Amino acid sequence: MTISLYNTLTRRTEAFAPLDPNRVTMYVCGPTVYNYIHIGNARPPVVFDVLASLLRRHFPHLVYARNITDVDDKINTAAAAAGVPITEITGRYAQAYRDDIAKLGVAPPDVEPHATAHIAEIITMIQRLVASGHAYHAEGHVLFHVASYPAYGALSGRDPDELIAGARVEVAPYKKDAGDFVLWKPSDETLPGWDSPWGRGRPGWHIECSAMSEAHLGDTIDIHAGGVDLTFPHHENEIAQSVCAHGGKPFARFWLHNGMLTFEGRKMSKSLGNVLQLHELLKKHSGEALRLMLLRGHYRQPLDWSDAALTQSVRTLDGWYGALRDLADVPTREPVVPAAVEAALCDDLNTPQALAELSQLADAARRATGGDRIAAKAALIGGGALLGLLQQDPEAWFQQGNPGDAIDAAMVEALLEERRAARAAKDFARSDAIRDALKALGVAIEDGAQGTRWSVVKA
RNA sequence: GGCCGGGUGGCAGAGUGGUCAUGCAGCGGACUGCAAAUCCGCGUACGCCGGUUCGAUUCCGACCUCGGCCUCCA
Repeated sequence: MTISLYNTLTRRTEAFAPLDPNRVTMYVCGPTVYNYIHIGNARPPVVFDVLASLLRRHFPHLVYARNITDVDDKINTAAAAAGVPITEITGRYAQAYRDDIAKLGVAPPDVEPHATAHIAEIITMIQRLVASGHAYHAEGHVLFHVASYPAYGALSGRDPDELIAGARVEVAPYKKDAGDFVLWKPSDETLPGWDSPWGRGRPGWHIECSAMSEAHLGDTIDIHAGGVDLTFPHHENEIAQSVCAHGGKPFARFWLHNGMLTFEGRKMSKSLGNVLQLHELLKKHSGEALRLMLLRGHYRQPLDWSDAALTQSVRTLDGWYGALRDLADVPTREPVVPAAVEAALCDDLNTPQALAELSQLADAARRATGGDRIAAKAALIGGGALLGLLQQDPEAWFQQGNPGDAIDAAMVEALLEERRAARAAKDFARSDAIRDALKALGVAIEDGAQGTRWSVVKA
């Protein structure tokens, strides 16, 4: 099955064929670790986690790199405000990032390069750019000369002349053209810095991705991905740096961009202050429901976050896990990935279609009888696996509630035993009173042929 | 202003030149002591105006409207 992907570079959906089928390379722009990420920042790791699993099924070897940006002026500001060393800030929030997205079912990338661990590579790349006339040194800064790269603007569809003229760009006196961007900037004693041919300083934002991509994946990579808001200037600048540093070799063959998360119709953004931190959401909601919420829309479309939609995600999982719970007596065979689910994902990562297929599989699983139940269960779990869903024990799903819910299972069982006795004695008033009491505690019950089962109702 | 991407049933959200998305919610029925869960059934959605076509939500054009980027941004 061919994987088709929409390539921002060509503005069309193309069949994906790697340069080297035995070593597929993918780079995703990771977080700047100066605070907890917001839920919008979690969209790329989740979406491209699905892509990574899909690619791993199709190719024997994927090298997936997702960086950590641990040198940045926002980090410096946060460290100064907290009165702690920079590394304390970056260490803390990098770990929080790993922990939090792991709860979303995101598998670690093959490589997680840190900018500060690649200063030598960054300096070397800048030296190459200076030597080849694509960058220049001025007042302690090294700047990329945009006019030296005629294809600048190709990714984002911008006219280089307008950017160079830069009517809306702040013009620093040391810039040759307003559109030139910084590769290296000087640091005073209060700021983190490294010795370089241009004095003690620190890298600009864009160069790290070019340097780390080169170091771990090579000069030309198959896929480069990130949020659509990075298309310009970040990715445009990465292309300029890498292509010019590599004698004109292409940088990334496929550029994938996820759409923005909105909150009440507006982009969720740290600068707008309308952010929902993933770390906070995870205190109230299961990571799996959050993951499903992020996959409910197509990755290139904007996705509006709302409590109502999140509740729908929980209900959907209730339905799927309900089907699996009814199959608890069936042996769990080696999961298989149903062709329909895979086909949906191969079509430019159409996760909504894949989720629709999952619903069909859940229906089929409920209706299956006899030996078909084994295959139906394997298909549902296998389809879920490709999306990073449905991998836990259904009983755990139903009984754990949301994080922070404290349900005493022993007490629930005791009440149910009492209700069982009341029902046996046809004391339905007592029986219903107990059911109401449990409901008030957030516990729903179902009387079935094999007795009564219960679940914690998730908000 | 330039460059992108949208507007689909109560809500969310795919997709397609001509019988079906799907989910959640709702309604009717079955089952149940009553519920719940489950099963069966139901609702004739594609921003507006033109054009092409035997036929357009789907293609083309205009318009209205919403959002993103334009050097902090996933």
